[in-house]
Amino acid sequence: MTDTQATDPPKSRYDARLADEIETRWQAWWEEHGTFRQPNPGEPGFDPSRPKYYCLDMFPYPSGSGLHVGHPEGYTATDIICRYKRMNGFNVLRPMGWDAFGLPAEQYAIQTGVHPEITTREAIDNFRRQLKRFGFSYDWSREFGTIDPGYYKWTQWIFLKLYHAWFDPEAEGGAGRARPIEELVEEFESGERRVRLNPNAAEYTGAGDLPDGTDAGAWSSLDRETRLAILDSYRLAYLSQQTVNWCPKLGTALANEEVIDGRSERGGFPVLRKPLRQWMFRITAYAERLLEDLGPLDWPNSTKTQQAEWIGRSEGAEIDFPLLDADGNISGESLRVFTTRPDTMFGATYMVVAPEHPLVELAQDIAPADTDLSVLSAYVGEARNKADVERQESKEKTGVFIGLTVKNPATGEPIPVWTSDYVLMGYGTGAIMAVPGQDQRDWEFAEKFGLPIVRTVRPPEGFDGDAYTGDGPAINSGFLDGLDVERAKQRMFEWMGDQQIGAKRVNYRLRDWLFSRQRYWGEPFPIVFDERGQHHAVSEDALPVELPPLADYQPVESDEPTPLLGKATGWVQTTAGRAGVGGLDPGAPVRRETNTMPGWAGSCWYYLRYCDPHNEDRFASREAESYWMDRRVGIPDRLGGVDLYVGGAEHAVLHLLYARFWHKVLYDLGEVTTPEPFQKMFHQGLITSFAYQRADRSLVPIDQVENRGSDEKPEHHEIETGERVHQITAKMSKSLKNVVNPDDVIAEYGADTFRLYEMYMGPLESSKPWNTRDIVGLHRLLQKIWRLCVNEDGSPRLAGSPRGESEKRLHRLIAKTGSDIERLSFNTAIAAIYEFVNEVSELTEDQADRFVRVLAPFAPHVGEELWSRLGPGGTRGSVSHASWPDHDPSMLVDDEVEIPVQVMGKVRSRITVAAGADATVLESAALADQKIAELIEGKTVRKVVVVPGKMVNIVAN
RNA sequence: GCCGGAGUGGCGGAAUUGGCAGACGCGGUGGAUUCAAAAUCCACUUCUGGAAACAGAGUGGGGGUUCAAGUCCCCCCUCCGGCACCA
Repeated sequence: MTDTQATDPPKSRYDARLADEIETRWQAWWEEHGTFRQPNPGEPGFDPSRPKYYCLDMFPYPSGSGLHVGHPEGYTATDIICRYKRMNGFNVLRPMGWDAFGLPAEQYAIQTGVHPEITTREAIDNFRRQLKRFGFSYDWSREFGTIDPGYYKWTQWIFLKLYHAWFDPEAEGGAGRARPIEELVEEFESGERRVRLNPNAAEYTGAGDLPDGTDAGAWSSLDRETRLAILDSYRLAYLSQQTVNWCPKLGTALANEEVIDGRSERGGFPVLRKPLRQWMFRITAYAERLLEDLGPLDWPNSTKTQQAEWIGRSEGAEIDFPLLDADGNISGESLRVFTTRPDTMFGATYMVVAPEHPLVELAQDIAPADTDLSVLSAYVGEARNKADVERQESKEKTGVFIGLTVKNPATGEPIPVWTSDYVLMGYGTGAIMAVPGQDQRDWEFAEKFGLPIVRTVRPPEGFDGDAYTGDGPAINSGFLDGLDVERAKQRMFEWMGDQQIGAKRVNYRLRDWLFSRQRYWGEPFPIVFDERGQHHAVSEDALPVELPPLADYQPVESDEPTPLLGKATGWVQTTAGRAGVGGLDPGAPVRRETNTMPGWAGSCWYYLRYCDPHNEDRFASREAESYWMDRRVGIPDRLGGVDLYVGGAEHAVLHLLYARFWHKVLYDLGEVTTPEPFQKMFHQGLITSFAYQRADRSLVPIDQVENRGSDEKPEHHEIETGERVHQITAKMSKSLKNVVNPDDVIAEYGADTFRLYEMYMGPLESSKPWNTRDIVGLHRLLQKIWRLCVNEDGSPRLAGSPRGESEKRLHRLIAKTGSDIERLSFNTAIAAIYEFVNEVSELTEDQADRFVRVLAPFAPHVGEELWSRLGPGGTRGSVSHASWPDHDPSMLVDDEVEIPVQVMGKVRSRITVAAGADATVLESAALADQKIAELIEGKTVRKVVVVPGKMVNIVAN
């Protein structure tokens, strides 16, 4: 250190050290003063006169590696909005919590031998520390984790709500609604409802015929087992033996939504299909409503489309094809198919059933004696054991004739029944009528196996493809000939009705949701089994069923599911009394359900718990829930409660669909006040990073690349080989060594700089590359702001009277940032702050006061510090509770404006006119302009287009 | 294959309703300040030609509508995301 530096007083400069000092000091102040604590209705300090704003972040999964730069992107955006809304007089609910059950913690525990509870709690502490260091204005008093027994008690409670409910499709004028299962029992008892298995339940595969009657005594005459079996077919949460996605590597079954291209979403391990007895949710009952209610939601279209496609509604017909016996006579049995093209029935030249279809089993018994069954059983066995990956690998059609024949009701001709894995058991009836003339898949199959092809729609002139799927007149179709596709369908529906062979039917691609996992780190089911294997619900007052500690959670990698909780024998084996199960003798031995709930369970309803997180009597008090989730009756088409939900697009179908489903059930049962959870959804874009690619597209870690060109014309080379590599943007990943740790950035620049940088990178919704070099620009902005408001000796730097245009510029800044925040356009709002700071030399106390209020949502720590330094003597609390400054619209318009004048669409000159100048004034001013006059001299002015306030265009030649 | 979204300077991006393309930032060049450097400040910075004034070109490519197109229409290319034998 030199002498001069030692004697000079320290200059007040905004740098990393000052940033750190300011930030940690204000964070402590906020915590101490409960600045962001938002009271609930009825609590002291609650102001009922203010409107509410519920802004939700997708809560993070607390991983051991800490916060990723992608997390604070969405959180900063919502923080700006929440701070802005508070300043605009809203009661703002801004909570944070932890999505803490799930596979990664358990996998990590297996590797390290440390209990997942310990590692998860540590990860949570680290996440909390990191999030607080960003200065996010969360109401931390509402924090919880999904692993807290006080939370998952209610997750289990909601499960029981679904277990004790059924879906009445006739309710609400046909829209359908969940109702308590006791009401179904009452209707069975009174004879009001026909006693039979749920006709919409596909899962029942039990043996023997169950009753189907309407007699008043039908229900009471049944034995207990039968009654329970019937009820189970109606429950929204039910146990079912069916073919599920089994992932041997993860040691658990997975939901359809968790399987991508035949591999597990997590880990990318192969998934097999396996018949297992699992807990399912009857989400299919809600298919129509889940689809219908997407409409009014303010969600990205891509997300709505993805959900709609996942639900996959299609309209068509179910048709029965009579099965023929060995002599070619109608046997009495029939094969039911689903088709969207009943108009093509005359072209159905064969049938195909899925390998799992019951008819395949039947065929082995009743097929004509000369049928070679060994080929059939070999094919079926192979298809069943194939992993989905293998099934999808080859699109080459395979199949076997199953030895049976049906009658095509349209042509009256016998046609063969085949089985092939291109027909899926899980969709429609698992059987199709094959119309090769109008369906490319059927065409390929027919070609391969030499089956007849009959076109029933005339293809257009010059058509040289295989199957023709477009519109056109019917041919070879008897009474349909000449009709276009739509009319032919209508005519066919009428005919099928007359013949009583089929009817209209809507089908969905959506399947019921497989909800049980064979892992340890999840919520236990509140279910026990008695000695006969019958399941019983744990009563509500015995909740939560706590996850037992386990010393050994090493999974058994096997082809058979072996739930880990099975190892907790002392917990599993209990009595009805100890488990809290009614309806059984308290001493009766029972066995607890050893499956656990999937990671999605906790995130299905966490937004509701935030409304009232410490409530021990209900998942949230009705008052708190209806206040925060209030749909604001009177606003048309508003269905959801959360005003803004921000999170990644990767949850478009999984979490967002599951949460909507639970919410709708709770709504039907009268537990919540809105039919949808999230009114407005927004996906922040992925933050990528630069990465380097060799000519063969392989990637090179970022630290093995050097720039041998200039900064302006960079030339990246791989250090080791000298090979020229190409800069691309890629996901941050450890292997590319291009991961950025937020802690490092905060240490170097401070949290305010970090926040501004991420918001300035580009539009919130776009994916953007992280570029460390750019961060300094935002740090400089804060330095400029500091210098604008603070002298080098640290005293406030204030002008006595407004300088130049500063007042006008301030009004514009207020208007621009306000509207930009409303439309989530933070990059342009920050650009406006830059412009203001670049243009303004000095502010008065009053102007600085308003400017700091505009700055505070973006850079809250600098905001607070300047607010306290520039304000009248003594502390005046937090800028977070100051009001957003007003602006005067008249200050936004200039007295004079510069208007471009074009000749033939090219700007040739500019004229300065009064702001309100009308078309005549503009036209004459433009024509009088010297440059313009020169350019049009000797030409004929054909037309002058004048847009007042914008431009003048002269058409002359 | 089908359904979304995108393509703008060396880089990130702006242009909100068809009306001045490139705001703002990064990087770069030159200058001021300094013993020197950092920091800061000022000027320039789409490309081509030109000392300059200025001229021409220009929003992935091709065509069109219009007085006027990054924006609207048609065709094509590339990239990203989703779905994928769903009858």
